[in-house]
Amino acid sequence: MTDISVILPDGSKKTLPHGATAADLALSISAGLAKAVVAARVKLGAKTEVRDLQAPLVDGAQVWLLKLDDKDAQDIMRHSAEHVLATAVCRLFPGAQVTMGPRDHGKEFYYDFDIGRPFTPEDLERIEAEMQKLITEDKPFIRREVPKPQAREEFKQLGQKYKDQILDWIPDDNVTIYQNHDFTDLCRGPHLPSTGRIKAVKLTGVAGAYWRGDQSREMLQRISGQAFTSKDEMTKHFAQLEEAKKRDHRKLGKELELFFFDPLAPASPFFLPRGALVYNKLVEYVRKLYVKYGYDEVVTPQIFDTKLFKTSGHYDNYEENMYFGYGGLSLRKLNGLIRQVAEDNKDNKDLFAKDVFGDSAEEDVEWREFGVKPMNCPGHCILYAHSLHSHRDLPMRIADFGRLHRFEKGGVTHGLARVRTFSQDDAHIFCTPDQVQAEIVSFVNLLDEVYRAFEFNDVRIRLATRPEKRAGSDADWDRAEKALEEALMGVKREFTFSPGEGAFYGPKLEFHVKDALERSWQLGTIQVDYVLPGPDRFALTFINREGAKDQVVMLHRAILGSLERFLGVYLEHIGGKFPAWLAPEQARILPITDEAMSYANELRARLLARGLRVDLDARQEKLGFKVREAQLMQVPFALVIGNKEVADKGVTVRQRGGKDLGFMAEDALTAFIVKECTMPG
RNA sequence: GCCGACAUAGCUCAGCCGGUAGAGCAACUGAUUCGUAAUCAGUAGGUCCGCGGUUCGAGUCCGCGUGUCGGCUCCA
Repeated sequence: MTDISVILPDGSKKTLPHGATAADLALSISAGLAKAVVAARVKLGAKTEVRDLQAPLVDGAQVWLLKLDDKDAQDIMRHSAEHVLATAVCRLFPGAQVTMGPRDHGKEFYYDFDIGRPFTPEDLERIEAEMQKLITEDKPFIRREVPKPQAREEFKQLGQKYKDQILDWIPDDNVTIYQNHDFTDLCRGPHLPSTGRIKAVKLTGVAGAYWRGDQSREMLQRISGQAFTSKDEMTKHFAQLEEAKKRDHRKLGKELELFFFDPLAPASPFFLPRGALVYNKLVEYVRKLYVKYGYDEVVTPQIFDTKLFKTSGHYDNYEENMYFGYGGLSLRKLNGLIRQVAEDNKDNKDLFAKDVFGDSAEEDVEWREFGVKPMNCPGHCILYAHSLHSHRDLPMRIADFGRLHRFEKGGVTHGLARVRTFSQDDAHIFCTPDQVQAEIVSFVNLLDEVYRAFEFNDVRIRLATRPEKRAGSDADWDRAEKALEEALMGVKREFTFSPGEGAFYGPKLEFHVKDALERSWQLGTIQVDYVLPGPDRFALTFINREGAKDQVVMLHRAILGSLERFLGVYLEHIGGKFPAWLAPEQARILPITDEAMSYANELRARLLARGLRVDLDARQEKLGFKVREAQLMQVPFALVIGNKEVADKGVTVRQRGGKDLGFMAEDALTAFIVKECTMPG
């Protein structure tokens, strides 16, 4: 047998006996390294992959030995933790069916099981304790490569029925199997050398999850958890999580008296005066942009004859998410009518062979069915069709803060982020096909400006392309997708593709931002639509240069998206500390004694006259108490007035967070605060 | 919509094996005139989410409903 030689990261070569593994390599360098290394990244030719330490090395390969500080190594650790989890579950629940964990690991690992019943929190504790035991036992992960039929037979012997299905999707003739303790699993690997390399694990939750993510299949039980390279890291992580929970917008909304929910209007926020103030300031900000970017605002109806939604396609495609009603017809009355019909027709056996209220009902004014709008677009199509449009008038950009209602299914709502009633900074741009590109570029610039103003630095852009089920010609789609892509390239923004995730009428750009708990939410969007204005829907046209009618193109777009969702995500982003221009209360005057009260009142009146939102804390409390409350409400400026300030006609300014800005005479103060509270843009 | 958990004073939460409900903060009243994150004392406050069941007796156990939370699915 000839020796092999591998290249180390520093470029040096190392010669090893044939068949040597990465573990051998590590050992040949130092015993300490061998102890710390958990996996190897191997590059051979153009191909780089992460492998087990026990995998034999190949001559000429470049090798990096990975310790747990490496991101790939941590991924492997999480993956191994999944196997330990499954081992524990199989031990504690004989007969448990194991399925699989995630394809790509985030910070968490999870594994889906079927034990014929849900796991209880007590089960979870027992499983975690068992995992701890398995880790302490420090047993190796052993890799085997076997032909597929043999693997099938093995899992059959083990009574694992899901593995059979998983084997069906694997195209290769050979598959790999990993074993640790008495647990065997089909797995592509790689794994840590042994279970003891996992330094700390914590199970974080149990929840239902569908087999293969398909609602029509079995409901499995998903156990999720996290693995750490040290106990310290784990402690730190959960401390951070606690911090993040403090920034939960639902909690902040309550504490800062911004909004609340009531069971009589499920998932529909009530905005209190402070919340409404912020909400309206956001609208005001967007309105200012509309002037700059050439939008006209319109106000359109809330409720439409459902004929509109039949034309737009919502009646067929969005019915489940809509609210419907009839003028003056309550459920109580309807029940009475049904009883009446049944009474009148008690001898008519064929009654229910047709609709109870007959075909004519739909045409009868008394029976007109209405739908509450879930989107503004159908209404805007009516508005566009209301008058004739010349190519000279395009693009026509119409904005609408109309309130939308969507009947979201129970279990999907989430604070302000997913509600049943909301309004968007929504607009539709009607333009000629030639104008699409420029409109998209302009919009992306607009978004850039806005997200920068709100200091969202981590906005992820996704380009959702044509879905399988779609309307419109391929040529239209080519053009629309290209327009979106080129616009992004033009403004040099990074983005990822979401293949097949576009709307049925057109591709879209989605702008996503993460909340405090790392959940991603879509805010802005722009969509290119050739369908709604098309001949089968609203047939919207403009008069071209030749005097003939051409079909117009419709762009759907929103900047902040739903104002409710934006406010929720933004609240978490800033931890409740609104910039002064948005703060519901910009300054609070804190008189120390009653003697300071009359000057405090005068000052407040003068600041209010300058359009500032200033309150006066006239309660008979100590200064420390008032400062504390102003701070808890995140008021940007506390203006302290004692006898000294009364005499000198000014205030001592305390900035939110505790910074002392010292004494300011009234004129200087007014100039300072007015400047601090100026809306951007 | 699916799986699980939870629902007690305005808020945050305790309430054991089923025996007639409690704290802190807030509110109210009074005293205190105070210099940068909580002054003191007193008073009042409850459909224990709703409906039904088991029981001599239910905040507590069971069923159904509603809402919320964590996931899944969905999100034109």
